[in-house]
Amino acid sequence: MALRKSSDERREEIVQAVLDLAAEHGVKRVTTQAIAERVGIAQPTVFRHFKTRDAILRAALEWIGKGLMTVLTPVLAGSGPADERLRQLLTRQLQFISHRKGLPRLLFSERLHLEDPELKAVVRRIMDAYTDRVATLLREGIEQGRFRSELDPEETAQLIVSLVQGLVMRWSLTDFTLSLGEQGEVLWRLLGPALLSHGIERTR
Amino acid sequence: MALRKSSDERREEIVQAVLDLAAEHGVKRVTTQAIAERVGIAQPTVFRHFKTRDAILRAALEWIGKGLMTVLTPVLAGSGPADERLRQLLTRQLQFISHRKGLPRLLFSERLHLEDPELKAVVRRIMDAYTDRVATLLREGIEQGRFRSELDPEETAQLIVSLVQGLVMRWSLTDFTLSLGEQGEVLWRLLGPALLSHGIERTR
DNA sequence: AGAGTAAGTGAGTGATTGATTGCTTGCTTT
DNA sequence: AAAGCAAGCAATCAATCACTCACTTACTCT
Repeated sequence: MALRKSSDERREEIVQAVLDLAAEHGVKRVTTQAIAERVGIAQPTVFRHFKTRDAILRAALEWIGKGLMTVLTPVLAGSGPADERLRQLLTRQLQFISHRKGLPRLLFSERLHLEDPELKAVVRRIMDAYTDRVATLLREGIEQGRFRSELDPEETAQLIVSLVQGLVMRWSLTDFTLSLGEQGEVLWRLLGPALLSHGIERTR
Repeated sequence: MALRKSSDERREEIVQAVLDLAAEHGVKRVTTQAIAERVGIAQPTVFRHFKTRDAILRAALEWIGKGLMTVLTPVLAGSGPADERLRQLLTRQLQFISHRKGLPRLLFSERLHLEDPELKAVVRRIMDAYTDRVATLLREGIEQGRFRSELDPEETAQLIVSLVQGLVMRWSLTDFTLSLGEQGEVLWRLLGPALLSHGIERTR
């Protein structure tokens, strides 16, 4: 009666179930039972495909990290004005996150930061990689003369990432009623004047 | 043998224990058993002083919220240049948080956002109150001609709060190795140019 | 001193949940 | 078609935890 699927397929289904469930109810309620029900298998069967629950969460995070980088690489590979590209980077990032509500739930779950050090490492790796990309963009912009030369690229990149993080956090806290897509423009209205060298955005 | 203390005293002790434990191990491990051990009473006794565990967490959050506002009111009540006061506000806020590691753990715990709606309301109330104060400061600064007149006070205040939140989040994620105190200045190096009307910070 | 009140406790309960085990069943390969 | 393997399941375990209960003990007030 029960359909047989390959472990690869099941793993994919399980990861998707985790993201959906996390978005709906938070990581805490992503029990192996809930996962099994969503996928349509018995609870113990979940452990056929992943050794532990944490391994499942890790896989979900990595799945998202990969997707994020895929979205961002084209922007980073471009060669236009750095300010335009940074703006695009932030917009796309927010857009990407905006239809993956499971991400903030995973990112901000304490099970993630406090229980499994390996999970924490995964998070940090993703964040550091992202910060690096932003810093590079900032450096390019400074060389192009479009960003203020006094800017410290690393320091500023960290702040920008923190800002995005804070926004995502707020979005998650307000049950996703905030439109994350629009926040891209809002964000730029503050960041533009802070970064641009010639007050381009300051004309009235 | 066991010392008797008034319920008020015990409640205070319990709240402090919660903050300490949360700072050390995260909210998830703040079990009633752990609280009891830290305070030096039996586990059931905890329920003499609070009806439920969530009530304990709520009390801890409110304790912090009260403390935060106490720290900030003097700055808000002042009448100097708004930019100076905003700078001070942010510095003091970060300073205050920097020796209350339990706060981010509570704020970012999902038990808090997802389980108990009342707890969530407490968080949101604190955040909204804070955002309001910042917006007011921004409005004053715009009237004083020190902040750019194009600024939308509410929108900008939300971004600033998000930025602080992101920083605190990062600080918590990196196991508090980041010096939150120093981040005040770093923060201002980005915010100054973004807010100030006359490019005061832009001289080379 | 004696009664009333409130803090304190040991023992236990029920609910949840991650993980294990022993067995069955379906797919693939030769 | 038979063997081998991987996916699937029912039943169950072991651990964790918030919370309850019946009872004791200390302080306070008259």
